[in-house]
Amino acid sequence: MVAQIAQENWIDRFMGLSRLEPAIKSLLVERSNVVDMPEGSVIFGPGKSPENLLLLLDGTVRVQQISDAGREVVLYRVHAGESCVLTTACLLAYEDYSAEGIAETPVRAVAIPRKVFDDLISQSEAFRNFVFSAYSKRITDLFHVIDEIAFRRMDIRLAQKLLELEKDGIVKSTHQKMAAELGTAREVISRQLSEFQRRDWVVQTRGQIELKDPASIKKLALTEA
Amino acid sequence: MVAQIAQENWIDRFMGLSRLEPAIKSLLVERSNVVDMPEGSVIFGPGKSPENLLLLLDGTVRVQQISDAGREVVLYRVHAGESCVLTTACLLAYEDYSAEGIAETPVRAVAIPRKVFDDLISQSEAFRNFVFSAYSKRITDLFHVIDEIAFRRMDIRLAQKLLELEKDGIVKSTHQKMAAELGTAREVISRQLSEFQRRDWVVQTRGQIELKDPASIKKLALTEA
DNA sequence: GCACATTGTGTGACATCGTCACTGAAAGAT
DNA sequence: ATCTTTCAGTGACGATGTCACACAATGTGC
Repeated sequence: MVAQIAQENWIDRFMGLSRLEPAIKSLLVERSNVVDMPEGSVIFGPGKSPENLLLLLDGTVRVQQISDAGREVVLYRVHAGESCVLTTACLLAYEDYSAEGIAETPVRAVAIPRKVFDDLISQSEAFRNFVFSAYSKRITDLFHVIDEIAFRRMDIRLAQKLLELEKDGIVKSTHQKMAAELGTAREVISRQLSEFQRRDWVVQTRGQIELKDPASIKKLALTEA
Repeated sequence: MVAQIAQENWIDRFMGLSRLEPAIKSLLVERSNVVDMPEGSVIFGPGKSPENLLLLLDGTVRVQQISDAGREVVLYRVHAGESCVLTTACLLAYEDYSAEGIAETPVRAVAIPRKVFDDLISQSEAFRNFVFSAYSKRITDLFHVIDEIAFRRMDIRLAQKLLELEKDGIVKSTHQKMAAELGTAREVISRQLSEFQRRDWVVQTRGQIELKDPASIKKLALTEA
């Protein structure tokens, strides 16, 4: 699990950590491990509370809520250069979440053990700022999700999501997964995508959506009301 | 602003703070202030970032999101014995929220200045646990809100809200405010309440809803699907 | 009292979204 | 090639959101 990159100076990849006091930096590097996890790994989940704070070097982690009724909503993603701070709350405290984190790609991350995290928080003001800033961003994200689900029209949100998930003009996802992204039902996605296809904005094939007219999609995505 | 209760041992009102190291306890008591705020005060909001971490002794604070379109959603409430930790993220970090906190009742709270908060976090493991536990709870709340908005039926959610806000069988609130509680439109609330009234579950008067048959309301509120 | 503005509520028509019950197509498994 | 599993399409319908109103209740100024 311990990769050779460990000696490298990965700290600079994290905005906010570069300001750490030199002694803290070396403590952090010495007492953390760089780990690799394959795509699809469950990083944390109900009954599987994380033992480490993760700082992502490569890949993305999808954090999603699992509803009672078996439905899912994607809450947010952690990208390279970001940390999975919400796990710390889970890590140090309280009940377990009904949320889980899944590696969407192969993931390389710095794992900071619980004890080291506690020491760092205790000793470094810069580290505290890093952690609380990250919290702040995540919470703002959650507020945003609530707003979108409550008030935004589906077609606009779908357009946004397509642009967000697109890679070289292709979105690799099933209708079911897109529905989870937006907290809605599969049929709703199917209908909206059919409409987009009718307008020649996209071409659908099984498990994949090709964006043919990103300009129009973007125009819809930017609609105010 | 400084009330005489300051000398009192308010610490024991907070589960999690009683475990604080004695030295930390006295530091906390000495360097924080007990403040009173009238009903309706804006505790924090866009462009008004809080300078203190608040621990509520009495009253409740409503935290709500203000949407672009002028619509509101109530995110959660802070009750006596709880802390308004999410403000710390705001307090130490990042951009400002689009959320605001409003005193729903006259509020008495312990205000811990930013610097003291930082010192406490640094010096006391028990305090760290307190803070991160509180975070954990709030975040779980937010996850719950997302779930409710995305998947629960309106009548069930309204029934739950009525029971939550009821006091002596009366809910003092307009349809508009109930709509904000549930992240929906006023008309939807009006219609649902009309239906409840038709069933003799409630009696409506201007700005007030009287629960006539709480048992039936509760039964609906507990509906699974 | 009355005229008036403000705020809260009721309602019909219609668009959008969610749910249910299906059908059939596409890809992988044997 | 046949079977199985996963994905996608669809019509019907109920629930919810939006719009455009009308009207009722309260407060204000006179």
